[in-house]
Amino acid sequence: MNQKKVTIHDISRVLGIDSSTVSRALNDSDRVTKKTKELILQKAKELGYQRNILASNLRTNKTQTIAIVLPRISRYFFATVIAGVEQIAQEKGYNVIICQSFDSFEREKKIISNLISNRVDGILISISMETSNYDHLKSYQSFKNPIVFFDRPCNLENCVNINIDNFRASFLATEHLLQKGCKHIAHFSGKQNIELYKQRKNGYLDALKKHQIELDESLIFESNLSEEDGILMAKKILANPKIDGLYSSNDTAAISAIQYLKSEGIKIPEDIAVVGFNNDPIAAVIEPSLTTVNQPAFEMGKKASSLLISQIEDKSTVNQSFLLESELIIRESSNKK
Amino acid sequence: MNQKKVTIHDISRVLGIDSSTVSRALNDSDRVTKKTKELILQKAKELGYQRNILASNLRTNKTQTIAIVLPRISRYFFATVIAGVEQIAQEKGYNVIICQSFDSFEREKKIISNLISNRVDGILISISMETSNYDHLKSYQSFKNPIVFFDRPCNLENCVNINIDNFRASFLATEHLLQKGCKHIAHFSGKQNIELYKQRKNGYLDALKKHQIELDESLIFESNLSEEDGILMAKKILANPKIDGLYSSNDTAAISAIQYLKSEGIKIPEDIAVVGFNNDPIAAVIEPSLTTVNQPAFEMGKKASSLLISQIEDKSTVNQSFLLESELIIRESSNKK
DNA sequence: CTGTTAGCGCATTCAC
DNA sequence: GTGAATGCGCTAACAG
Repeated sequence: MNQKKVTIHDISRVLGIDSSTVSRALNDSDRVTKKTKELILQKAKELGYQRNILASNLRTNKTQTIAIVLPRISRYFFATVIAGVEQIAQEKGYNVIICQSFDSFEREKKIISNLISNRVDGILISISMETSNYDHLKSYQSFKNPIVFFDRPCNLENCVNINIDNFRASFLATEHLLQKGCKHIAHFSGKQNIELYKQRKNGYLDALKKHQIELDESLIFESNLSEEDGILMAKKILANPKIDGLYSSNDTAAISAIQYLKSEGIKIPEDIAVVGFNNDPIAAVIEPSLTTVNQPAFEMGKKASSLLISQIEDKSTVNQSFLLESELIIRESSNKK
Repeated sequence: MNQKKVTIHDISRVLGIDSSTVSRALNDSDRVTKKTKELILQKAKELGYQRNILASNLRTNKTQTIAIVLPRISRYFFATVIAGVEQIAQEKGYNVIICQSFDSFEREKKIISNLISNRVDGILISISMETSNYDHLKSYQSFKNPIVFFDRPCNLENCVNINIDNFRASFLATEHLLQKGCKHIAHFSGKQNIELYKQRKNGYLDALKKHQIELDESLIFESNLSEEDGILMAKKILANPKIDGLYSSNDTAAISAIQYLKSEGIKIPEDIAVVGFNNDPIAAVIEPSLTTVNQPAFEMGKKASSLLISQIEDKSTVNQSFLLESELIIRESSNKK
């Protein structure tokens, strides 16, 4: 096994053509004769030439790499976004670095600082729940590199935002429950300092208002929407027999709540109809009748990366926001027994 | 916001000290006086110097980066391994690149080729299900860079393997069911060309043999262990009323099978006791009584990366295998109603 | 269209 | 212990 290190100079020497021409040919420049280009490419292949990206990076001060920073990859939604990002990135010849903040501001700052050191050409980010100061992102921007926010909105200047229309999705989800005849719909809400959860709560409130249902504050439960929270909230639901519907702002809490309710003899959806924000296929396994708000995660990833890359390539930075529609998936109850 | 580009030469000029000394000081070389070192570090901080990693990489032909290649990050097991890898890597000053093969050999080959181009210093890999040819990995090895296999064994030369003791874990899992009184234990098995699934099946077989239970081939179901497979196999279990136990070689199939069985009125674990290979916390939510083989994913990630990094740093490549113990988690049934 | 020249920023010989 | 000199491999400006 030979430790290859064929350089453009090797090709240059063998062919008697200057290395700069070799470089141009290898970069498919149009300032090289088709003939010599073919000659060079042929010889390059023959010698097993592989471009030294490190040298190229240093020279151009670009890395052909973008980073995606998000809370955690184990969540199906984020994993799917990543798949979309990678597809576009690969098509356009970019590498993708995946970074997990675990919703910690400190980790997020370290990550950004590391991405600056490593000269990534652009960043896609879903900011951590703790993030309210954007100096680390501004310092990345000072290198004239673009940032695209996805999933979690952020109003930093000169950035693109890509989100789903949380308000509308929540409105339709709640309206669906109302149309099924629910009169007392509980809402699992996230912390209201997070813009996204605020939007979702607003959609819920607006649907009630439109259908002239009086708001009952005691039906709104605010938490971190963890599995434990789901069980705690399920107990509160059991304590209030009026409740006949549940709209959960996130699937994790909804799933564990459903499990708990079922173990207590509650029938889903007959006794309590549930709609949850969701992308994880596991939900359909747990409760086949569950109606879910399906977020276009893959599309979001594709959109986000293609916008980021086009910004990298024409250095245009503008404030722009995109709202993607989500889809309400209504499954027929399949527990026929 | 200033586009920083302070170099060692800037520091050199301001201080009247040669740039090579500055470089040495910045690398904490012991061939420079403590005094001048302090002076330089102080001035570096003052000027906001940040090492240009691109240049450093080119010069040293190292990147301080390792890659982890695995089928998919959305599986909880792999996500947890990654967390372990990242912890060690961060401690030792390495970056981690995460790559998903989606169990495709073609994608895996492209990934390795890309990692070669990007000069990563070492690779951690759980090979794709389709991989049976190792030329791509050999070509990575030809650059004298180490490879560590985790989770899925591979007998490539000069490599380290880190796996859990699948045979023993399966043996204990099956024995647990036997001790609970099961007489007819079904086994969800993976494809037998995968070493890992072979080992798990062997553990099942050996436990039966030890307890003098006659092997019934019709109780062994071989599949890809997907959700759909789980439901198909659950139907087969229903068709065979003798079955009173199930040992599943992987959690995905077990979870959907349990769901289906429960929807058909089967009680878990009273009618059929189940043990599944598992790390995903969702399983406990779905079936709180489920006994699971808990793989030490985080430990595996830490072990794998620390071995890889030590190989990178002392260039020692030896054949070594490590077996980690897994833990059988027996939960008391909590559906008391 | 091709060759000449000149670095990108750093780390590492070799002198002293 | 420090400075001077060199080049990692590639690309880009400038000629011609």
